Amino acid sequence: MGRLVDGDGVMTRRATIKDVAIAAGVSRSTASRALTGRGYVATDVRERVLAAAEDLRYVPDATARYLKQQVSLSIGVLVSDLRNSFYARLAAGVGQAARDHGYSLVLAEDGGSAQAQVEAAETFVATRVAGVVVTPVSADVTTYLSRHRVPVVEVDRQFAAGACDAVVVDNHRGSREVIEDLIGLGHRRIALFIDETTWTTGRERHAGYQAALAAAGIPLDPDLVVSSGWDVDAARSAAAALLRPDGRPTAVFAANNVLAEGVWRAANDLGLRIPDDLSLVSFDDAPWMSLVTPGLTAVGQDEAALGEAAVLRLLERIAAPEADPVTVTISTQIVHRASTRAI
Amino acid sequence: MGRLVDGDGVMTRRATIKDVAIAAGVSRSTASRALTGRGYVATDVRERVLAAAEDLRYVPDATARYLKQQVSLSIGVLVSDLRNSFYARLAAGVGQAARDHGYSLVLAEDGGSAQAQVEAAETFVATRVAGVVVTPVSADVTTYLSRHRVPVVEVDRQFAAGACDAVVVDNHRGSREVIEDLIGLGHRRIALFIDETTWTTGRERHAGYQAALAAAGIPLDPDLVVSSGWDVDAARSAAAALLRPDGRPTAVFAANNVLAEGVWRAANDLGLRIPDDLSLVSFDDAPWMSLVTPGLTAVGQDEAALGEAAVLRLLERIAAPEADPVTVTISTQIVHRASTRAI
DNA sequence: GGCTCACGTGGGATCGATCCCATGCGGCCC
DNA sequence: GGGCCGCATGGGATCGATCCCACGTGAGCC
Repeated sequence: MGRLVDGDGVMTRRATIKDVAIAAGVSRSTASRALTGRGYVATDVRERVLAAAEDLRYVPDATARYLKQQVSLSIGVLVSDLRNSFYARLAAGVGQAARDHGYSLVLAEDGGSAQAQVEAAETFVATRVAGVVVTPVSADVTTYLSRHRVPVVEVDRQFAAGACDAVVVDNHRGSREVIEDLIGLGHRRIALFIDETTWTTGRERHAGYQAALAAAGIPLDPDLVVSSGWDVDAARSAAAALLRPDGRPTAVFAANNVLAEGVWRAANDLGLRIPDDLSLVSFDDAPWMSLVTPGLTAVGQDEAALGEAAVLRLLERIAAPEADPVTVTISTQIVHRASTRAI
Repeated sequence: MGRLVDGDGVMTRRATIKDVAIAAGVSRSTASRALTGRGYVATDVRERVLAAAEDLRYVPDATARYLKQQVSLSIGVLVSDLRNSFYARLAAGVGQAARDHGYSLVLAEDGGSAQAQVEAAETFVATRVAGVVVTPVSADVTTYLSRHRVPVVEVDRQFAAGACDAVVVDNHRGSREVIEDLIGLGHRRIALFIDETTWTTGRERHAGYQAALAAAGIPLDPDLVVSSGWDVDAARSAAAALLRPDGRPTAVFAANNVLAEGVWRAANDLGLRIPDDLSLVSFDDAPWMSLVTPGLTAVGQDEAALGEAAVLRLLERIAAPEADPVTVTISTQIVHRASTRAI
């Protein structure tokens, strides 16, 4: 038990609860009760302990507490790529809600790899996070975490529907509505530009697109459903092919912000004017869409609300581990700008 | 010691190293040596232990390890706002480098508040992070963390220059060069739009601006240095005032991406054409700047490189706690687009 | 007076992994 | 043959906070 602070105010050793107890002239148990507020402590003793803690700049060692309590006060967040504004804003939303409830954030990115997701999940298990919020890329993460009894909430898309809580948006409806708008403007040749249709997001956005066309009696043209890789460059070249003069659609619906960026760049590359030569709408309202001219009409998702709902769901799951899984649906909001025009 | 796994493969209790040791028929010490790779273990014994661990789905409890070792394998990251692409990309860069070195990320946002920074720092101390990467908003965080002997690296701006490691860009030079370009195009009335000049970033960008003008023999016009609040709306209205017809500058240099967005929106609001009516350049090349027409000329910062350098610096600091502080400077790259024009 | 009960405090076990130290064994060298 | 050293293993203390339990005191009640 040496000195705790050197001449410059730098601590040579961290104060432990034992130091606080000694300084306050009580036992460790009493100091613990005073600091945590659980159990009986006389008022004057509590104050003496708190003063001693303050004085020694005592910061409780969370690792010791977590070890004893078998759970930490942090939430694991696993997203694909923080450079994508959707994930960044989602993470910000989760972080805000987590902080509001006294949790800190352990953040990991997977770059879209299922393998990386499981590795991140292993870290979560090891650090005993209280729960995990994940945008899954396969069922593996959820399976892994569930096996280890770690509460999970899937956000944005679902791979373990029915077996795991989830927070999603109404993809089908958002998609259908934005296509209905295009149809209302007289469009008949509407392309869907999409990266995959196996995840719930892609599948439902695809289905919403089909439903809108079907309801209007417009036959589906398979050539107008174009798939692309997941990054901007792939989207840009796939879009360039889609926009070649022969058989060009009059409108394009990009199923997410990355694809929209690809279409936008390809249209610029080809000298196509939006909306004069082409109407363009997007699922997911990225920040750039309100900065370009014309602004893009998009199906906006409230990422902060998604993140907050995910944390709330997680906390309820933690409180009631055996309750039935719940899927929360957040509504979308179509943001009308100037990238569409009547035909 | 009950069963570890129930009928569905869900673990009823987590396997501990003791379970692994018993399953492999060795002591906890030997199991620990086999699993960590530190100390002597016979080859066949090691394999038996690893097999047992695999079999029991053993995941070492990091909280126990951290408690014993008095330090965790995670790095704290503290930024202002993930919704700002600069911070998101910086965090992504830090995360990538951290992962590459076996560290996980504890992420916190402060919304620009010094108070929130200290609170986040307290969490970092409590969880015994190995070190912290921070974009400081005052000297408080660094002071607090240093007192508690937590290694810190300041990124983007410095508040504890000389007392703390830092990774920054050459703000003065980036700023000067982009202004020189404007001067080369014939501009004389160049406004600087800036939020603050007390942080190193603002101060140096301001100084670079002044240096370029001085070198060209252009007198400083204090009316052309306009300050604004830190959010887009504040920037937008301040920019609107700056761009009123009487005495309007021919070019504006926005000192960061948020300010650039404010100017961009204000120019649109006022019907000003860029670059015909106004040249605009920015410090910090945000993603939207390559999507708008005309594209914005900007001083680009490599956020991934900043993040990686910060992690490397942190790891060296951890390895040599008493070494002299080092400031690493990352170079900037002017990205020329079409938002400027000769006058 | 003896009983219960609320309040208040301290001792000691506990969480799970690490690591120091003691011990044992076999080979090798002088 | 004795001593030394490398290899290999296990026992037990340790990290810091929590929390169960035992114990003590004094008030209130029959």
